[in-house]
Amino acid sequence: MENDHSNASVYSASCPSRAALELVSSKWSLLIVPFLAAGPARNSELLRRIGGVSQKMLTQTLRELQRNGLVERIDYQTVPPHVEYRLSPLGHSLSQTLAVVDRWAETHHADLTQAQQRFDAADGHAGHPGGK
Amino acid sequence: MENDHSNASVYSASCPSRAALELVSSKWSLLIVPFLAAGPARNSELLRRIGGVSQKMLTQTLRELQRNGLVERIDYQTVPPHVEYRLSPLGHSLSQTLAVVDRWAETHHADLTQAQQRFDAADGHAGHPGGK
DNA sequence: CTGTATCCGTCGCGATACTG
DNA sequence: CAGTATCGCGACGGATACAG
Repeated sequence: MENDHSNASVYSASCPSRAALELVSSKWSLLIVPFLAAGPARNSELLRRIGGVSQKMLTQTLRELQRNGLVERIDYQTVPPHVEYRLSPLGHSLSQTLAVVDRWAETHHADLTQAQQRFDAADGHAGHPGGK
Repeated sequence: MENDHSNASVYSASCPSRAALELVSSKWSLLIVPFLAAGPARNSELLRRIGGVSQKMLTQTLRELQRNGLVERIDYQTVPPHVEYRLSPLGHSLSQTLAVVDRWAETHHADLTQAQQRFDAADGHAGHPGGK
């Protein structure tokens, strides 16, 4: 049965796991989900702590995460408004995975930068010369 | 010193680790790098095995990975051409991390789909009704 | 404070054609 | 086989203004 995705593979373009992968690995999910692992947070706090995110992208990403059952939105129905976002159990399992990716980037970014410099220096005629 | 990134944080938009994170978590890197963990592969094989990738994106991603020291390109200088791509040691360390993300997606994609259906059903007036 | 709506430029990326 | 070059559209996402 071609619709049995019990043996899902991200290498198949049509497999639903591919869509899941893209949601989960989107630029802001990669930061928001691990951040929420430390505890619930409000919109304004996320806006401040997730460097570079715009209100639009923050809301858009949170909505998508909520829609997929990774984040829960708690509205305290007060005025002024007070809304909190927190990870669901599924979200927590994901955050552990994504946090590893974040830490890999933080640990090895210097290696990448070094490699870039060597690569760009090796052929000054082609590719992306860092400088103008 | 504000240029000391020894305590790198992806949460800072200006930290180099952010750029590293985005390279490493790009749509095709997430598939190519773990795929290469199984062994070196040729251009045509990657094109066949990585579902949905175009020649353009494949080359572009491989170049960027090579530039950052994650992938090595071996040209056998034969005719017809024979080129292999393989992971560097740094690339291998990354592949282990990314493979976990891939497997998370494969394992939990059904949960996400279920959550979507519940979410979309819960408010038929707003949001993204799946069907047109 | 927590969003939503609209405008609009950038560029990611597929399609296609050509090369060694 | 393994790419490169070019065109063109569609979306991604920032800026701004408005709302409960």
